[in-house]
Amino acid sequence: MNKPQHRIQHLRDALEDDIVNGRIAQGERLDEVRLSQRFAVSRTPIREALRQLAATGLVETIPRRGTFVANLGLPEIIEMFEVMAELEGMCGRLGARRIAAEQRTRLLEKLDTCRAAAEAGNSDDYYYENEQFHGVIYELSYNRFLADQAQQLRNRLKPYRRLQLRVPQRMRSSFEEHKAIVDAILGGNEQNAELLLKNHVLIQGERFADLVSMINAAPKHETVAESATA
Amino acid sequence: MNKPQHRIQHLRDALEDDIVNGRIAQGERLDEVRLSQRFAVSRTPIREALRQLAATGLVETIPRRGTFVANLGLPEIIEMFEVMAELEGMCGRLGARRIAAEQRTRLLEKLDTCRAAAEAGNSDDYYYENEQFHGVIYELSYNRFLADQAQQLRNRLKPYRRLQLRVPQRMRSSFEEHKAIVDAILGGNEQNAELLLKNHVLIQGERFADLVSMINAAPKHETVAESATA
DNA sequence: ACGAGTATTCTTGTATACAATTTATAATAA
DNA sequence: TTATTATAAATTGTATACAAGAATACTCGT
Repeated sequence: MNKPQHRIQHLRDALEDDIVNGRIAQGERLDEVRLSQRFAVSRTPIREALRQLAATGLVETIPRRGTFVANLGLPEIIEMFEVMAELEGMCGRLGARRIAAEQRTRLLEKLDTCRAAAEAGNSDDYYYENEQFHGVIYELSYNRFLADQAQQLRNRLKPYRRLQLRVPQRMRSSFEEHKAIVDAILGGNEQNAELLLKNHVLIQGERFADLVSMINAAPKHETVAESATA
Repeated sequence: MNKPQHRIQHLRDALEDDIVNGRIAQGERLDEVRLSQRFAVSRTPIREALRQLAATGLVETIPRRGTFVANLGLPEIIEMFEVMAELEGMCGRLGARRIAAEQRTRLLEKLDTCRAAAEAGNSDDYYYENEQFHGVIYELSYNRFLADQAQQLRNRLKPYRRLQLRVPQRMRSSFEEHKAIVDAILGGNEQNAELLLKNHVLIQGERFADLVSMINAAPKHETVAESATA
């Protein structure tokens, strides 16, 4: 019944989902025995999953004390947006140079689905389509390693990006930016594609800073593990 | 006697060192029981260390078959250098803008030690000082996340960078590039700093051919696990 | 009543035992 | 001899047992 060895992957995904969607609060400790009971497995695979999450930075393991959901401060988040902007900009630049014919139509299709979601005004739908759109951008770089890195970081920033689309105007302006980005890429304008994408992401970082108050309002556990990066 | 909990870290470092320095060939399988005997620990901490290495991409774990030293093909290596160049360029750009007074002297000091090693013609020394130099560059970004990412990727590329410096001329030209980079950063010239660093890292021109020949010359194990990125 | 020091409990880290699957080996048939 | 299948060996994944350290509760003293 159980897939060959996807169990750990499954555990990892489940926990990641819990964290990203806020079901497990920031700073909260992930108890190994409780998790092992919840998933009906022993501690061993739980530990493996936790280590994998720690490797991505989503949780933090303190020796002999446990693993905690990463509790990022505003500076760290800004830093990550800064890097995210660079990576996406790079994808756009490479995409503008390298995009192949069949990908052009795909990009336009994705833009259309974004438009539909934006016009419908459904923030959840737009969020999903937005993810897809950016995923396509990553692929356009034709650099799988870059695409993976970008996707990983994007995932890591999910919780903070999600807050933003709740701001009414953001969805509309986000889509407008998408249009300009697609134009630049299809037009082969590397510099514009890079710049537009950078700003597209950086804006999110800046907006996020404005929304810090919401983070403070969001459920926050006792700040046990305060950002201690190696 | 054993440090609090640095054992896994120690294992990780030891294995990483073995891999990076080629004592364990590419594609070779890392046998858990043999390693546990070698380090006189049980399989459990060995497995943890291997998982951590897998997270960095230095090794690859195939379910139910074992973990193998990552066997990167030329395309993957090129891709990674492309990203490395972007990150380093970003560090340089930010550094040129943000560098503080006390860091200026530190940067110059590092440049001097590089000069010494280059003039002595000692490739191993230069390799070490070169690492230090780039580490300082990363710090100049004043973006810890970026610095960490850059360092991690740099580490990942170590084996291939090491090959490059074996090319006699490379050490000399590398140092010349360092000089220009430092000038740009200290002069606050963001664009130059970025561009120079990018080119410094990027594999292009003759260095591409050099890398190819070096890779072909390197010892390579039975190609069991051929680059399968998730 | 409050604090320091100690004992208890709980949790993580490691070792070992077992199960499941893959790889290697051997034997048989074409 | 070679291919195929069955059997055996070896290796990974998981569970459990045990050890060491940390957190908590408790006792005793002031």
